[in-house]
Amino acid sequence: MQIDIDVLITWGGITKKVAKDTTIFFEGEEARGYYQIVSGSVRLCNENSDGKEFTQGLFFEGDSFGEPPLILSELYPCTAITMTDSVLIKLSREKFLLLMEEYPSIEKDLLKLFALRIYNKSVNIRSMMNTSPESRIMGFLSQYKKRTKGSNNNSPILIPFTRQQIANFTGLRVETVIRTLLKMSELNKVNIINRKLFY
Amino acid sequence: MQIDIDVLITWGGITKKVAKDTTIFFEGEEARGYYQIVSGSVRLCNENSDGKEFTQGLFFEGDSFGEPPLILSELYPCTAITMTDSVLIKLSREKFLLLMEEYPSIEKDLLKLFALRIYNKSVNIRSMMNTSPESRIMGFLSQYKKRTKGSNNNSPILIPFTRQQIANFTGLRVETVIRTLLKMSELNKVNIINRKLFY
DNA sequence: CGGTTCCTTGAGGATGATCAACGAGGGTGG
DNA sequence: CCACCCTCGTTGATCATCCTCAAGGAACCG
Repeated sequence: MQIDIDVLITWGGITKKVAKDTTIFFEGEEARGYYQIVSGSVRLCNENSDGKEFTQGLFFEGDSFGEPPLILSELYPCTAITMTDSVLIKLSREKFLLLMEEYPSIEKDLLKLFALRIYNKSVNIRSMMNTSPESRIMGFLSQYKKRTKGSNNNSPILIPFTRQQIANFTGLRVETVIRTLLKMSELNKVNIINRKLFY
Repeated sequence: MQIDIDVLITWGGITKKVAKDTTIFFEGEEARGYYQIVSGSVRLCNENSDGKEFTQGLFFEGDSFGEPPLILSELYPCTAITMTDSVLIKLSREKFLLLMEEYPSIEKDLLKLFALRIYNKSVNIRSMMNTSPESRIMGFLSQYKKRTKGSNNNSPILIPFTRQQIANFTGLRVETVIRTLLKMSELNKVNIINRKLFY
């Protein structure tokens, strides 16, 4: 989404600097407010029983996150953690609901945003479920590139994630990610220069 | 969701009887209209390159489906197929958008529906990604039961799906589903009576 | 009955996970 | 400037598990 920051502040939104790897909310907590990223990045994730982490979604500058439980008055199904030093703006649940009443266009935007999330999830779940490690990774890479560069830019971009982060997102193990990326670079599907990954 | 059927008809919705296993729309087609199930059931699915099917979602009486691409003016990411003889009601894109303008409450409902879909997807993706066959199947069963019976009913219900359908939904193979269900029934996590599955 | 669909079982193979090291690079403090 | 540490990347060997392939059995329906 992206509500204008001035509007958020006018309505009582509070900005906050947050260090890397800070937890914003925990899985199982009640949804307390609307969060939007002024700068930085956030991941939503679950911790598996065996301590392995699975990343459900990535969010960057301008993105909001954690709205569905807020609207449903549900508990958060994920934990939110900053991936870099970030500045977030938070608006309390009550104020957010008032704001939506006041500006129906926000509701419309949110509807489109949700539609897009469902749509993207559907596209991605396809590459993630039960298919080869390669197509899982490709799904992740193309999704990231699409979001970053817009739809059709063919020049490779640097993928700013560690192998471990890619593993967490694809549900694979680090070693598998490494070996698969190696194969993919041999086939020129990705480039690896100095251990940096380009796609 | 669930828009009142009389309202849909008043606005130009057309009901249609459809036999089992009929394709309502194909993956890659433009979204042409709003669909709601009067009776029967529908699945959204993808066909893998190797001919294997993956089921993305199940929809039953009263449910609408395929709205996100409609709102985004996108192509359908899935194919929709009836799972039983069904009666569907369809409203053209233009009329649906007009209807939404006229009744803001529909927009609100849709927003909540989308929020719920995202929320449920998030809960489920957790049990589906990279975990054991058992937890995948459990995820499927509990989701189905929750939708059918409401939240907390402990009495087992008949699961009206074939092993193959469960396999398509969980991304497993039929044989794995069968063997896993057998193990689960030995542990009393499910009941199998006369090849019928209860949970 | 005969056909169709679904369920079941067994054997074998492929592949990703696991475990255990080690290497490379970047930052920090002495 | 060097030694150390810490994170991240990499490699190899072994293992567990799910998929694959093949065959047959049970239930249902005309």
